[in-house]
Amino acid sequence: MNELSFSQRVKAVIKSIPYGRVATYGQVAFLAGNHRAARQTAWVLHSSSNNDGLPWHRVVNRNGKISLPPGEGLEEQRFLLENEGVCFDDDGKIDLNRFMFTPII
DNA sequence: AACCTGACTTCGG
DNA sequence: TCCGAAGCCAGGT
Repeated sequence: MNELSFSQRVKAVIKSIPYGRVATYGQVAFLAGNHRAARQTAWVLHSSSNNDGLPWHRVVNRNGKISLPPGEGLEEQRFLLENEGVCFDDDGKIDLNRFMFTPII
């Protein structure tokens, strides 16, 4: 009972990403229970009609880069992350070793 | 009602 | 080491 759907769990995981930290799609999927459901994570973010308070800007791809195309939110996401103290290098990449969300397992 | 697609990642050869 | 295919869930057409 009260078995949350995968997407619901994914949302919960994203909500658990702390301020100033980022997580990859695969990581979110892993924390949600399926390390191969990265695509689902992307779907949740793109599909969630209302952001539902999800820190969507804290989710990036495994390269530490923003997957959104320019003009579709890339600038906005980058701005939000920089506002939280996340640094980008010349390639627009985030140093995952410093900013990746690493929950205590 | 069925098929296809998507802010991706991982596994196998 | 590099390349191709599979995997996951839900929504849209």
